Amino acid sequence: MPGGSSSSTTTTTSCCNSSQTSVVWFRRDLRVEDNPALAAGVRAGAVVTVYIWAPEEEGPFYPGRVSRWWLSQSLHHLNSSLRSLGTTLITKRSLDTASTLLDIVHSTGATNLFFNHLYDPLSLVRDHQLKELLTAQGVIVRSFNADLLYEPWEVNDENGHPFTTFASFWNKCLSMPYDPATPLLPPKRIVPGDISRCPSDILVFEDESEKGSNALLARAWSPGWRNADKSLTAFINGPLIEYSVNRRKADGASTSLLSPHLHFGELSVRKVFQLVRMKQLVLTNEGNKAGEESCDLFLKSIGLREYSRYFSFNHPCSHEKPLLAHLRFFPWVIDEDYFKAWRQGRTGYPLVDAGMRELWATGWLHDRIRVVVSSFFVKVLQLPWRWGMKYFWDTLLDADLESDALGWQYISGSLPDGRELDRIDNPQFEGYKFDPNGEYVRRWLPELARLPTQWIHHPWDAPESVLQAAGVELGSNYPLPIVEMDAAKARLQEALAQMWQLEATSRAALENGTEEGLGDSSELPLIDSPDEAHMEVEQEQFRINNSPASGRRHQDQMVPSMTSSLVRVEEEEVSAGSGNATENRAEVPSQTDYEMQSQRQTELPADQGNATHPVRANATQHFNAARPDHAEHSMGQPSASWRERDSGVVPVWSPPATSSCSGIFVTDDAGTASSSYLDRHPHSRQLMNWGQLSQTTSRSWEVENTLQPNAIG
DNA sequence: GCGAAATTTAC
DNA sequence: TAAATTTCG
Repeated sequence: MPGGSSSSTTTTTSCCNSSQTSVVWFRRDLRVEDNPALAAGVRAGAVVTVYIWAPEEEGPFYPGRVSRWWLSQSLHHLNSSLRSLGTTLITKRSLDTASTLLDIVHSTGATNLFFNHLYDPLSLVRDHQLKELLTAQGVIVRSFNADLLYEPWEVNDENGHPFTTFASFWNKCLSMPYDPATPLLPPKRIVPGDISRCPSDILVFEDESEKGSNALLARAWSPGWRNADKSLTAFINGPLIEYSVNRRKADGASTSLLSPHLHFGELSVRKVFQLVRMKQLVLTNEGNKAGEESCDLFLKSIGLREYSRYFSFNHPCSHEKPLLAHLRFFPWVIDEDYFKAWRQGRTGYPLVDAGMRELWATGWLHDRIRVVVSSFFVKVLQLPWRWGMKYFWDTLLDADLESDALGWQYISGSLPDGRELDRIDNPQFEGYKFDPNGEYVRRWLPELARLPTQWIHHPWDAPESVLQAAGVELGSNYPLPIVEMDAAKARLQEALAQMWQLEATSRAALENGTEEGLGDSSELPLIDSPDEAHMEVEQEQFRINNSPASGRRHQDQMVPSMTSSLVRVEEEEVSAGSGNATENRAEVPSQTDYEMQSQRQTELPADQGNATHPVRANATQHFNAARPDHAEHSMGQPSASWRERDSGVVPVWSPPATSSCSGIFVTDDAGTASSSYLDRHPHSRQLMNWGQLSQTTSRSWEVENTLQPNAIG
């Protein structure tokens, strides 16, 4: 092996002298294969690999039990890989990632910090600030794309604007003029840096009460990048070929089950993409039409993941705010009993209940069933979608902020190409679609196991004799429907009418000039279709953003914020000569530098900034404008989390200091607009006034659900 | 080969 | 739900 390693160092011509030590900071890129940050560290000389556990920085998105279990396993796995390559993963418990990194850099004598990009709202902000800070301290900071086929800023329409619908986005990805970067091989050997003065902390990811449940997870899942790789190969050689036929079945057998691996970056999407494409070529040559189509469909689901990052990057508050402005006026039903019934799988709709019980028992749900249960949550129960999103976050093994935000916005009618707001799905019909023989329901709802298929998805219609024979006593051992579908439809219509009315009132208030310096609102297009409504969001924010100098509006919009990270990239490109394509791609988005932005806008010529910087003005604009403007934000809960009141558990969304949308955005305009609106419509406070609800940790799910039959194994 | 009916599928 | 596509007579 020494021969191999020396050749790998000599073939890689490097700008950097080989005595340098680099800190490689692992996050959600827990693999040694196709890991550009690690590769850069190896190329530069000695490497210190580090993982920092700072969950407090995640604000309300402290990882749930199953997620933490996966993480701990995956880190263990990564560490053994790194050990076999010659180094050890340093683990640190931290309350402040930036200062911990700085400590590590100092105690190891490192000169470089390398890491891979993340695109969730919290990381965008944190990484940017951290980069500024460490750079100011003289550390050379570089970051890379390890998570996506293309960086969000690479994919634009013919006018250079980001896409706002998935199909157009994905078509563009598939027809880019250049291919995604070729996956990098794992390093053959890692020269360890000096870590003698940089001890690891022991990271604790589970407490005693969680150990039992976690032990069950290990029976079904094998975290870690090598296992991920095996799963990928197994999938490509097996279920992938039948994917187009089987993907609609409610049980997971036909899906790839790769999402947790992908979430933690154990698997490179670029490798997935490459291998699937190669398989597709083979299938095409064999004339296997269905197999070829299967590959397209599977890649499309990879595309959705890709799109979720794109969406998060361009709309960084998507985890907190509906993209379409009118959704803010939807009168959500604040009902903790509904919420509890949904969580426990006791809604009286078998498909929904089966899904919720599977989710609880295994941390897993088929994509279709996720749509069913979340659609039921939003349209039938009319609970606030962010409650559901938070519950998914706490319970899904592959909980992923970007994907979940996209999914819930899609379900709640918040996307231009999402489901229509007024469309209500009937779980009974969907049951026969996704689980035609009722096997899925019977597996997760043993109390209905003996019910004939004819009635399995609508037991309330079954004759008494049938129910008796099946041992089902509705309202006793299985609930009656929590809401009748007809009632749900009627209530949804009412709610929508109310929403549009409130929206119109609010608009009128805005147009009456209660806001100073908002410019001419007559320029705004009216909201009719979702598409136009979507445009309205952007227009309005744009308008608010640039209100002080409306004459320079267009120019401002096109000017990105200039940051030192950009300057560094350019310098490096010059000094590095012809580096590889991956490295020369744009750096982490720097539009997160909100406070400085207005100053910088005035300092920087528009065309220059636009030409050199990947960040789209659109993103900047959303970062700036999508600031808190609701009652929930003014309720002043210092840290958003879960609160407990009486027996119910309900999420609270007043953002904590670390929240991307509260700490960073300058407060003015938008907030005033809606508080004045709320003054005039006090009853509408109930829309989002979740500050009244009480708080607890997500562990309360564990308590409440211990009563359920545990169906795993 | 044509129009009607059935089926599919949304991110 | 509704548009698009496929199947059927």
